[in-house]
Amino acid sequence: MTVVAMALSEGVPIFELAAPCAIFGTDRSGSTGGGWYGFRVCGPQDAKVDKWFRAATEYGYDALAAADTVIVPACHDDALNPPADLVDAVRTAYLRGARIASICTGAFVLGAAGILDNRRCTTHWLHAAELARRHPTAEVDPAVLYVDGGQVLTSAGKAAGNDLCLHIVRSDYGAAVANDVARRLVTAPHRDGGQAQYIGSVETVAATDPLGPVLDWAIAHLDQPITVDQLARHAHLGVRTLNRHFHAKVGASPLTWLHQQRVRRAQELLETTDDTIDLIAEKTGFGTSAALRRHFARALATGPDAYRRTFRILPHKTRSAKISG
DNA sequence: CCTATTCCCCGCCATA
DNA sequence: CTTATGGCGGGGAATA
Repeated sequence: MTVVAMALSEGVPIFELAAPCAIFGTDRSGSTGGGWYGFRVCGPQDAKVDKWFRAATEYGYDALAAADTVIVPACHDDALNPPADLVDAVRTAYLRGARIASICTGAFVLGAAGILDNRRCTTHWLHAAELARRHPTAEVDPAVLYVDGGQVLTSAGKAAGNDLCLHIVRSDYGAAVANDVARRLVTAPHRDGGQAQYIGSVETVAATDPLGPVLDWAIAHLDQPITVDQLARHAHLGVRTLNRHFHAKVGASPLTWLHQQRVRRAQELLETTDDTIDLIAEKTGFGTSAALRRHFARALATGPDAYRRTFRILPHKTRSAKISG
């Protein structure tokens, strides 16, 4: 079992603690067919969390140093100088070969541990300049959600930690499991559009996605019938290889993914227009209302009509009508 | 709901 | 040798 350890420190902001706890700390071995992380919160006894709580941690920084993966959330805001014992523990873990991931200003801990030198990385945009000033050889990119540098991963402010944690799950257990986790958390599996808004390690960048443009193309032509052969041609790949890329990156087969996109668009149209079901079937590329109803019901366990009744966003003029319930 | 036909998918294996 | 590719075929899903 691989151990994921999250660092607490005095005054750590509470927001960033949530994603690692929810993602690594909830057992998903049911989805993976066996394995999951052992999650440990490591820090000083009775550390203050934000301004309102105190944490009784079970593990100290020695456990952090011994972990396979170390998550370092932000340190207390004014003190961009993290505690020395935390820095030491992170450095020890790094030298042992552990994977190190920071959220927000947690990057300053990695910096102090000397592991951002000559490395592409990111942090909260407000503090990017300061990080770059302290570590002149670090290449700080304030414009991305996260940077995957292999052994060392850094993410931007707050919510980007969520993306980073899901990214880690994706690399460890595959896209399907990561999607499943995201779905249970009711977050988007990856941020809008399916294109990667992160910087991968050098090897990853070179080898990554022949797929991105194809996804964009498909979404732009959703209203037309799309075959798997067409997708393959647009990707300059064989059908068999396209299948594999879909499973690796999206976690589903091409047709399944297409259906998901079409259902999603149908939801939008049901919410925001008064189009008939037949028209929506056309606009979403299902072609017939029968096909739309079938896939809609399978995905959402409701029919389009019922969905519209509860989620239609009424234009202002008819807002005064009775509210059904 | 049932049937016929087409399309998709994934393990297997040869190939680069 | 390792890794990515893609053709093939049977069984399953989608569509008409």
